[in-house]
Amino acid sequence: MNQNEDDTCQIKYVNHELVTALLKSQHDNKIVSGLAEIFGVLADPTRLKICMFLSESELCVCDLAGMLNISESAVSHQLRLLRSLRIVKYRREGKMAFYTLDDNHITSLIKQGLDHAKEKGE
Amino acid sequence: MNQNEDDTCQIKYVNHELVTALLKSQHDNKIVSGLAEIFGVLADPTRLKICMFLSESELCVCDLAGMLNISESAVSHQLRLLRSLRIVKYRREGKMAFYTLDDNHITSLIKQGLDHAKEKGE
DNA sequence: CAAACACCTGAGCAATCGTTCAACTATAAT
DNA sequence: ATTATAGTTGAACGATTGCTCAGGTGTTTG
Repeated sequence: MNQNEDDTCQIKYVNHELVTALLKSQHDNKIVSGLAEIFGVLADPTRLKICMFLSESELCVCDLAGMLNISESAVSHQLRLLRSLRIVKYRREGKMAFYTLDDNHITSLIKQGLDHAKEKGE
Repeated sequence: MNQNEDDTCQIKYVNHELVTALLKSQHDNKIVSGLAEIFGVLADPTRLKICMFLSESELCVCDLAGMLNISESAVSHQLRLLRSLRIVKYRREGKMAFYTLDDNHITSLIKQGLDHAKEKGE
């Protein structure tokens, strides 16, 4: 017979005390979502490279497009996303827009991630 | 007249020296891809929560499914992915499989990310 | 053995993502 | 004013993602 909603696992929790403790000490869902969003920004190679380049120097859309070998449109789309998340900011100079990182956290996250990526062959 | 392949930006690079220097000091593409992959793992709330829970304690599939309120199948699929990237490992005990983190790097990445996510209202 | 159980897996589907294309804005130069 | 240029934007597309569903392992219990 089935006491639970599912027909898969019969036991409510294998270690009830542990599980409830973990659930209680769990972070707020908004924080977890925000964290996932930050990681999501860095999960795309194009955006990651943009952030890595911008962490080194201020750059215009044109140069980023050339460096990444994709269209300016694609770069602009990604920059808009990064802008909306306050990860980059920009400065207008005539026709051109020069972008920089607006969030130093990103740089340190990338640095820490790099250490791990390097030591893993994968 | 156009010297480049594209018809978008006419100048090859606004700051040629800077750009070539950045391109030269750029990390190997494999490393960047690997890094993006790591961030991608943590970009999904379900996987992120799994990693956060497993960084606290060893847990079986059944409990994870209950804690996350999704099917065991969904958990199993995600665990397979995490297994293939050597982020989690598991221990069989009878019918049950107990999972733990296989990569401490993940824990420190999450910790660092959390500090940033918390201080940002977003 | 057969039934129950914890977990795994492949197929399929809706939703999301990253890019290109074409059209648009805004600034600069002739 | 006309033209060119740097950048932005919306639509559309192909690809990927995360889930459910149904069926399949392998282990344990009766």
